[in-house]
Amino acid sequence: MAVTMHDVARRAGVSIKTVSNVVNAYPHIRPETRRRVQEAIDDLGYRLNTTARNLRQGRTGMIGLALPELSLPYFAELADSVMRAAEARGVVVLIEQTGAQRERELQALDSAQRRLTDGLLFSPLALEPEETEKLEVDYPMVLLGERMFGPVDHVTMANVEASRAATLHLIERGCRRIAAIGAHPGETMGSARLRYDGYRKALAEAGVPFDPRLVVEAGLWHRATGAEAMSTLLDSGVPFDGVFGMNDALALGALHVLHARGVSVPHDVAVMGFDDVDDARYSEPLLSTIDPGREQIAQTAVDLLLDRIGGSTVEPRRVVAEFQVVARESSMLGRLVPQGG
Amino acid sequence: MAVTMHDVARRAGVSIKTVSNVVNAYPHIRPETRRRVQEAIDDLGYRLNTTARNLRQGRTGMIGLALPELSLPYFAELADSVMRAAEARGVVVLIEQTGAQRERELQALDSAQRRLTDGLLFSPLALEPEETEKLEVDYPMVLLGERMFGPVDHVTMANVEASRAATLHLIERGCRRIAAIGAHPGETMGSARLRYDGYRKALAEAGVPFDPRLVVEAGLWHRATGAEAMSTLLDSGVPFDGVFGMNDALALGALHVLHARGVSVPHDVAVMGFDDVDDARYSEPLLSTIDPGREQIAQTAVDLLLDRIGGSTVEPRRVVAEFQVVARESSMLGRLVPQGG
DNA sequence: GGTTCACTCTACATCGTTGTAACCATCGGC
DNA sequence: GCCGATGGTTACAACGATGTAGAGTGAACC
Repeated sequence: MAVTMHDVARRAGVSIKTVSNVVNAYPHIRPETRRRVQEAIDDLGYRLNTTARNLRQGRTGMIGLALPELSLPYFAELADSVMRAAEARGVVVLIEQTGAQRERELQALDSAQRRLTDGLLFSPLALEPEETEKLEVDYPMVLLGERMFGPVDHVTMANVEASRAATLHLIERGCRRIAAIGAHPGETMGSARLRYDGYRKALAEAGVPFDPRLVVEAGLWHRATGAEAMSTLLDSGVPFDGVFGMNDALALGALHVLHARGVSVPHDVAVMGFDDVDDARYSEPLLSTIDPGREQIAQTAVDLLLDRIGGSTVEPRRVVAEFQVVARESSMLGRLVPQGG
Repeated sequence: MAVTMHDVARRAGVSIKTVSNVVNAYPHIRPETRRRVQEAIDDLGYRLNTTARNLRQGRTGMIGLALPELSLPYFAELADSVMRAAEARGVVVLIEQTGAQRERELQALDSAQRRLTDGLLFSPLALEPEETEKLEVDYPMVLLGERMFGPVDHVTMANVEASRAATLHLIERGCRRIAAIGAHPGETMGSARLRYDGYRKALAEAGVPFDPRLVVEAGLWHRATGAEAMSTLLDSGVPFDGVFGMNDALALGALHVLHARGVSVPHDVAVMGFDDVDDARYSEPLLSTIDPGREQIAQTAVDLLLDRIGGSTVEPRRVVAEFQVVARESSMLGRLVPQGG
């Protein structure tokens, strides 16, 4: 059926190991031999059988990437970055979706695919902090995008600092009543909590009073829920002059409703997002946001994981990516306007 | 290191093959034996080594999915659908990005990863029709989303019919000067050509005169190029009252510019997209579009591929998914308005 | 001229599974 | 009481590569 090293070896009149040596660029081979082997390889159209090599070497050359959903732009772009980083380092990425469901996140930690990969990049959304001991797995793993405890490598964005910066940016633009969209009440460790903390921190530092009525819940961080949250807020009649969407999708959804309801952005209300997804460059108006350092996160995570796969047993590392405030149109003004009753 | 069948066999006091039989649910095993083996498996925490099985069986249980870019929403959503379909059928998907570059599309056909998968779902964008013979590969393959020739299974959307329907929809809404955004002049087989053909067909059928000045080129089908194309069109001063974006990203980019330039949609200009990506549900106004049957495409493609992997050698099949016109806000009116000079 | 050494290559075992053939029991049928 | 069938299990050889040890060669060295 398929051409094996045996076939190549016979054709070139050498041993199978010599073929292996040629394929693996072993240096001590006579040029003449190398040429003959190479010729046989080309003639027969030989391709190395990766599965056999993997079995022999005890590695697969693949790493897993478990994330909530590819149809969420942030994760699609993260996957893109991770795949590029992995490719540059000679490994392949196997993507798994967890749907942001606790059950499926746990499954991902223990699925059959773990035996197919050398390690896992894991971006949990639904796991609770008290479950961190479940993260103590016996294979190389690096956590992405969250701050959770447990003796595991983490690469995370500066959630608190960055959302603090986002909020301060709105305050500098003159906002005094800033709504926060996307809260998860009761959460103690996830992005929602951390970004909320950053928001509170900024208000406190700037001496801007906190009004709990300006904090709007949104379970899933989609455009639809952002739109819904903004409708709720407008309907409540609570006045506001700034909006901090805990991610871009929420902010874009909110932008949509503000526009539909005739509220001018940024004239009446300034809006900030978080993530800097591609879409933020094409909204009306262009969305100001936080660039959390996605590329850096992807590259660092792959590096840390490969380091573990290579056998490193140093203490768990925590890397926080550098972020940037990206000021676009949606935050370039901002003035208090009472809304409704 | 890792627990193998040997360890389990020793512990249970049986042969290694019996362990294999238990693991593979071979029916003829004494209940008592099965119990002992199962116990040993549980005690030792044994997990089957997929690589070894793959080598032995000559299959990998993985299929490749080569697509342009995950950060293009249509493809992220397609990948999502394909992964779900694959999971339901017990196989794993290995995603590869080609960046829509001819060179990398050719590479994908012949990369090392081909040896890691049992077959390939291939969504080419850049390949030229005269290169179809390159698609005659010696492994199972199913083409996605395009109409290209060659003796290969295809699952495609009804590009011509659907864009004809999209254009007719605009005509029914009263549009008589419909711009088409996203053309690729000179292309003979790709989506751009087919959707353009559908557009022309609809005009001809409805007796609406064709004006070449209304056809705007756009190489990449991103929001940015859609926005650019719309700017060009507006600057040209050629009047129009409808826009057919050859995909949603182009249409959304166009929508953005129309809004920024003060053209009311759908009052002055009606807009249609193509793809029905998630974003079309959150634009301002909501984007009318074509649902090309993504789920059906994904499921059918996986089925056809698994059929080939299973050894089927029937004639190449062509499956065309069913599409639907999704009429939302952006096309609910439409009236001729001269633009500029 | 013998020893050493570097270079080039080969034979063989091995990675962890599964397919094949064959073995020993047991069983029913005649 | 012998026969064939079936059930339950095992030994062994694959799958296609790579690591190890070691066998030849020839040149360099004393």
